[in-house]
Amino acid sequence: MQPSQTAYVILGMLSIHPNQSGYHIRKTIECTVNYFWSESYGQIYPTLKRLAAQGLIVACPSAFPGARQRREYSLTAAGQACLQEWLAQPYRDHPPRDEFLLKLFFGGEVPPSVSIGHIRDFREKNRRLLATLLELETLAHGHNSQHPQFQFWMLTLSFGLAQIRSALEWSESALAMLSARSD
Amino acid sequence: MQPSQTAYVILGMLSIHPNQSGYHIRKTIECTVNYFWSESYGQIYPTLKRLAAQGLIVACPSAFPGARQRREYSLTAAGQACLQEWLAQPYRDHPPRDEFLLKLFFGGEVPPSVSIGHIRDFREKNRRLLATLLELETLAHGHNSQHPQFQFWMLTLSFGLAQIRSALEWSESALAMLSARSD
DNA sequence: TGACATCTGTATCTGGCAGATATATCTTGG
DNA sequence: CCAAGATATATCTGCCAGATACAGATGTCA
Repeated sequence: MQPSQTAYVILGMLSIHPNQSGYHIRKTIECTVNYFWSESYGQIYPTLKRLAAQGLIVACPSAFPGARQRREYSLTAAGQACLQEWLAQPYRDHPPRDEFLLKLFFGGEVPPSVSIGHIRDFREKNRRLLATLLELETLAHGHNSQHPQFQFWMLTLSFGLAQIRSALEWSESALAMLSARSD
Repeated sequence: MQPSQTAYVILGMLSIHPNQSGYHIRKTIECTVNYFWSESYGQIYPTLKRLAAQGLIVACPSAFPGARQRREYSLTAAGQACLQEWLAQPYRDHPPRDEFLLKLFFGGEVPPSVSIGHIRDFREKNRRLLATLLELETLAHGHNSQHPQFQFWMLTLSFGLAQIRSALEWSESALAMLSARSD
């Protein structure tokens, strides 16, 4: 039985920061790759147990004896090898399900104002996401620019920024088109 | 129990083309919204039964008596109302899981050539997708430009095209950056 | 005519996964 | 000193993709 996608994110995150608990791993995911990846506790905890059973990670007892119950995990050599093997394999992409585009596609079934509302909503969400990513960019430059993975983080970030800016431009033209039609 | 996302795509597709079988619905999805939505038979067939049981669609006996076993479905008034109600509600977006970006994010764990390979692969896939969408655009203009939903199909298509072009531009700059580093 | 492939069509099963929920402890601020 | 929020682990439900199975229809090449 080979690891799930969740397993590889966990291995990857532990390769960057060792000694993370399940809770901590999720937080790390949230504030780094959240714009293209997310994980739920319902996936993380069972996967941590399985990875530990397979010897790809080890649970270290908490460094602070008085601290609350917590299991901190780190990569083993086997875990790192497993991660690297996965990284070298071609990625699989399946088209994401985009509910926004789907509702827009069926826009002829409802008054134009409905679709206009969705696009405004979309534009607003993208503006907020743009602000978040720009903030993330600033933070990353300040804290992590020495980290060996830094250039790769910047690559994914610049991809996100490009997609968002393209989405924002499209929003404007789409709104212009629908507004002209509904006059 | 409220309908799943699959249910709404089915309702929407039946609102465009009535009298479709489960097989036909999937084909329609494949050659129209495939770049942002997909469905599997494992979802479609059970959902069709449930929608029929709820009275949102009806199974018509096949128009051709001698034809092979097939159930063709059409929207009921309740089904159309259900679709319209869903369309009017705000869309929910959850960030897609993008395995390509994830592998790129962890690129520091493997030689640069691995990431360069992934980006070339990504560029190639986007080029092919661009060609497919341009072809779709031509076909749509020829066949369906009179259809009332046409402008909405063009909106989703132009969004896809914008995203792909932005992705292709990013690919070039990313390859340039990584190549410069690995020299 | 016969063999083989491909398309049409319906159906089920497994396991990945999100989101909700439950529970308990620690920390911080009012 | 108490309430709210953060930390931390765990489980359950139901959606969903992908694989697999089965079978009738159609086409095609020899």
